[in-house]
Amino acid sequence: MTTMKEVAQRAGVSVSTVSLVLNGRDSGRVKTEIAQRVRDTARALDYRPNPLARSLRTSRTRMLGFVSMEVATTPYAGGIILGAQEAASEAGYLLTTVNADGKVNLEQEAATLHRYGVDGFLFSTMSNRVSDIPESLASYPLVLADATDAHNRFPAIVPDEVRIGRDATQRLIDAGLTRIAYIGCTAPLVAQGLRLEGYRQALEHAGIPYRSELVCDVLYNDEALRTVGRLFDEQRPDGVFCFNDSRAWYVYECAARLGLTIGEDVSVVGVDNHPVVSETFSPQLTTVELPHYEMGYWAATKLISMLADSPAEDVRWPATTAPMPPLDAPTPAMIHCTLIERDSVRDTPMD
Amino acid sequence: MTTMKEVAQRAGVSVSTVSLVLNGRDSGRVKTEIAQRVRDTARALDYRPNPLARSLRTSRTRMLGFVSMEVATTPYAGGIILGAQEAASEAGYLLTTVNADGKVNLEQEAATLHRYGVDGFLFSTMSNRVSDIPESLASYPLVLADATDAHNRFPAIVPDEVRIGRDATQRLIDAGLTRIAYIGCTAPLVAQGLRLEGYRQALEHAGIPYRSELVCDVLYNDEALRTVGRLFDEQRPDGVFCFNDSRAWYVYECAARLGLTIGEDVSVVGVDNHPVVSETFSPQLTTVELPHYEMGYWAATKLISMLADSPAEDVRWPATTAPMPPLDAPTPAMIHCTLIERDSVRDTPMD
DNA sequence: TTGAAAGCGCTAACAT
DNA sequence: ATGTTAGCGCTTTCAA
Repeated sequence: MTTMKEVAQRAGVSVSTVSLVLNGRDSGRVKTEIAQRVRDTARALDYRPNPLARSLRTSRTRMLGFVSMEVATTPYAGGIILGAQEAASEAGYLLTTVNADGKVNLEQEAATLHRYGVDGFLFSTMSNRVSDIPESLASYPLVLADATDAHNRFPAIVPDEVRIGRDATQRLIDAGLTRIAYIGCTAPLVAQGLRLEGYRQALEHAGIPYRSELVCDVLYNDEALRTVGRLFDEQRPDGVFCFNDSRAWYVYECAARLGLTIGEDVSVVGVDNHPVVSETFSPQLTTVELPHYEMGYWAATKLISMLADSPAEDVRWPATTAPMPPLDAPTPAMIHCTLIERDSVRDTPMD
Repeated sequence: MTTMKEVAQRAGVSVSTVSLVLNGRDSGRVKTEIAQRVRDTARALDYRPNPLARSLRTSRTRMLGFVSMEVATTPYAGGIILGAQEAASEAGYLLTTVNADGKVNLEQEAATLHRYGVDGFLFSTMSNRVSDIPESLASYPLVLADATDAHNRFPAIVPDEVRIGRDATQRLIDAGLTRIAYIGCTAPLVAQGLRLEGYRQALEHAGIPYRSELVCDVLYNDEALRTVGRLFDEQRPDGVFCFNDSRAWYVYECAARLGLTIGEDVSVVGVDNHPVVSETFSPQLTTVELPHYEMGYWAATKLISMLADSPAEDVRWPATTAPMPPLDAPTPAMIHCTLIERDSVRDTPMD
């Protein structure tokens, strides 16, 4: 590991000059020629600053803490972490992830990260739950990823659920189907109501009347299977939009029992909440993926911009500037998430 | 943030004394009375050492790097990370995870962690693949989690696949079934052959002849479905051990088509490779979980013990000391993994 | 325009 | 048994 001192010696200048140059603070303070020589020798020696030493001095670590509540256990977490990871990496930040499986634990982990001097925190629940943000994080720069603050005190990146519901339904409409069912979820999730709203919007736009008989909310097990079975027997839908692929499975089971072929007799679109591997369902099930990666990416990007001395003004945060596109626009990639700024709270009540 | 200096002043001693005491190097060097006073004031002031400053001096950071190849995208990763996280946390280490989606990227990320001064690395692939360990990691203390080194140069924690296969099959045998099928995987995974071996062992022990007609390996999609369907039609198994729950799904589909009820007409045990949420399958499918958490936990524990000045000798590494239990022993929790030491290579050829 | 020097919080060799 | 001191590698006044 080459140090600054070595670079200085080799370049025949003092360490302070090297520091100045290598941090880009040399304009009008160091002769251009010398500055160049410093840069050259630094490159020649493959000099890399020691982040620890720098942090000790500046008390800024370029480390980010990713705190998740039980989220690491769940399949979804990976994508969020990965996205955050990538954004951090691009900006020269290091992401350290900790999982908290309880309030006490969270305080501890946060304290540890605090001692290591992280510059800010990302916080993530599972499936965008509304939750009280732990006090131990509240005093830091903080951005939520796939989580909603009950008091809306922090910026958050969440899936654009209405649009997800709209686009999923639109796919079935585009396939020429008319008896489109919605299998929702009885659990109190932010997504449930919003996806249903998207479903209604898409139907309305297509001139298909909304019929409550085609909609049901289920939880799991036999009861879920029976409910879906009844809907199938009575309504014979030709398309189904499922809250997630867990629900999609009940549809599969019912279809198999009735001798219906998925993709021919009935088409299914599910939101990829619990990633059943594509190798299993692949050709039959159309999946709308939740933008986990993107949420992580944008959340980290937002956090980093907050930490910067000069906040980036030219960033086009997802969906804050772009108006919702018209319903008949093509919906190819299906990756939507939204930045919720703290001040916008009154405009967007959440479920 | 209280510093050592403040503690020293308040206790009326010098910083070196404080350092000595607080690092437990005071036996026979500092008067017991003074040592106690130091400890008291430290507690009173809620003093926490600054890890950065310490690291700058000692060049040991108590940070671990968790490097995974594309693993963060996959559902399995979470558990491994979580386990590693917890072990690290318990030992006062910080885990920083990076995902590498390519060789170049890996070099970069490793270099970053290197500059931050991590003490060692954990490396994880997905589904215990045999792979060449990147050179950029090879020069560090390194432990593999759910990964196998082609040249067996590093300690690794991997699932005990034979036992997993044995136990899964045993469950079906215990349920009184005799026509037990194995739905394997054609992909070249370490697990495939070993789980099949476990299946054979369990059958043999129960006095049930192994019949190749009851065994098939499938990949995915229609062909997989057809193959499993044929096996069902021709053999009418009363129990099925599935390589993973992805394969289990084909069994479900076939059973539904034949009007068979899972759990009554045919029992299924699947290995939980791709965690389909339990809320979907819960009562019908018996799942053998892969010990992701445990692998992470033990891998980190192993790494930390390697880093310690005095390696822990009293640790009972999973399965290295314990002999494989007899086949008729109860198999409750089904959590098996193994530590492979570098030297044991010749004893345990893989695949 | 450059360099010397102080100091971030800690550890450890050396004095006392 | 305790204190003094010299750094770890870097940033940042302040002098020159």
